[in-house]
Order: sequence, then structure tokens, then C-alpha cells
Amino acid sequence: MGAEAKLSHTAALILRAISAGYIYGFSVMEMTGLPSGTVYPAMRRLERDGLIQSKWEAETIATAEQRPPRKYYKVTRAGKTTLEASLKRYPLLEKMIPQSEEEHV
Amino acid sequence: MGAEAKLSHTAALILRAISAGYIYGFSVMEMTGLPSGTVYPAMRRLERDGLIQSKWEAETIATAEQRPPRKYYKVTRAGKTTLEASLKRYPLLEKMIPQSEEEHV
DNA sequence: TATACCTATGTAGCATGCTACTTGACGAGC
DNA sequence: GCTCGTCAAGTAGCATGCTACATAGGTATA
Repeated sequence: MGAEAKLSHTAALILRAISAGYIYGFSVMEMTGLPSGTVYPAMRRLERDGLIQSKWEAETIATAEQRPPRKYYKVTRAGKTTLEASLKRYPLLEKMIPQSEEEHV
Repeated sequence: MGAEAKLSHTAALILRAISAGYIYGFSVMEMTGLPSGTVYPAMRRLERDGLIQSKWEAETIATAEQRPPRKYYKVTRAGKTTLEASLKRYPLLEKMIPQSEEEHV
């Protein structure tokens, strides 16, 4: 049957957004319209459950671009599996955020 | 400024579904994929806040169609205003559920 | 040099959402 | 007449989401 974690609608939306190239918190907030108090805790839980992995941007880059450093995420193999299952559960999600290869940075 | 209640993503999704003709709990569950424990309490709160109004179906109809009676909802004037504001906040919602004049019964 | 805005991440505490379960009537199958 | 499946609404208690706020460096501007 597959013992994958079941995601909430919001968690699935966030995972889909990361998968579609919105790979840090602020960009997910902007594209989804969800507030920071939703997005950051949700991303923590996704990482806690092994569905995404984070990596801080090098300070030198942030400094050069004159902004705070970003925490970049990528979807793990387990995350991809869970996301696919979630898209079956919430088919409307695919309409909301089309998959793309580009990164929205 | 407008003192309209701000809706959560889920509440807005449910309100939009009702507005699009999914006018009782079970049909909203089916079209959104959300579970009963989300949909029914959320609809109660929407009614509590005056955004929708409920009316039990006549028992004679339910009996004739050999199923449990349904609780039908309609979006109030206040609900329409709030929904419009919410669609501006969550533009992705309009993609998810297109507006229609038909009832999904 | 203070005030305001922008990017970016984060938290406390209350509101909302979700899992698992219940109720209850009907139909099918046996 | 028992068990299973379906439609429909509902709840308890825990998990998640959201508002309001904090932090912190940068730009702008007056």
C-alpha cells in the first residue's frame, strides 16, 4: 500500500511550489500568497520528515546582492514520491502551479 | 479600509466551491478532496460569520431519492464580497474552481 | 539621524484543519 | 438477519495554519 506520509493541502502546495522552482521561503510566500507564519513552520516540518533539504546561501553572494541570505531548499527523492501521491489526492494543485525546470530566483 | 473577515486558504476554497454550485457538504468534500472533519466545521464557521446560509432539504425529497437529507448552502451578499477579496489574495483559486451557473447535485 | 520601506527568516499563542471515529438510513448479497 | 458498501452529517483531540510581532541589514529620503 505504501506508508507515505499524507500531506495537508497547504503542505502539498508548498512542496509543489519548491518542486516548481520556488526554492526559498520568501518566493514561496509570494507565489502562493501564504503568510510567513504558515510557510516557514511548514517547511521545517517538511524537512523534519525528510521531504526537502535545506542549505544556506553563501554570505558572500547575499552581501554582493545587497540582501539577507536565503535558505535554499530542494525536494528529496522521498519528497518527490510523496508529492506525486499528493497530486493524485489534490488534482487541482497541478492547475495552480505548473511544473517548470527554471528556478524562480 | 473595509472590515471584511480574512479567510484562510481552505475557507476561501470552500466558499468558492459553494459559489461554483457545490452547495452541500458532501459535494464540496468530493470536488476539493478535503475530509469531512475539515469541511463541516469550516462551513459552520462560514455560517457563523454570515458568509453562507444553510437550509435542510425537505425529508420528502431525500426519502424519494433514497439517501440522507442534505444541508444546502448559499452564499450571502457579505459572502460574495469576502470571496471577491479572497480571490484577489489567492488568485490561484480561480484557476482551481471555475465559476459556473449550474448546481452540482 | 530618524523614519520609512524592502528582503528575508523566524516565533508565540490562538484559530483552524485533519485523522479517526460515530450515527443513521438504505441497498446488495448471501 | 448479518455483513458490507454508499451517502450524508457530525465530533474529540491532536496537528497544522495564521496574525501579529521581532530581528536584522540594506536603500531611500528628508
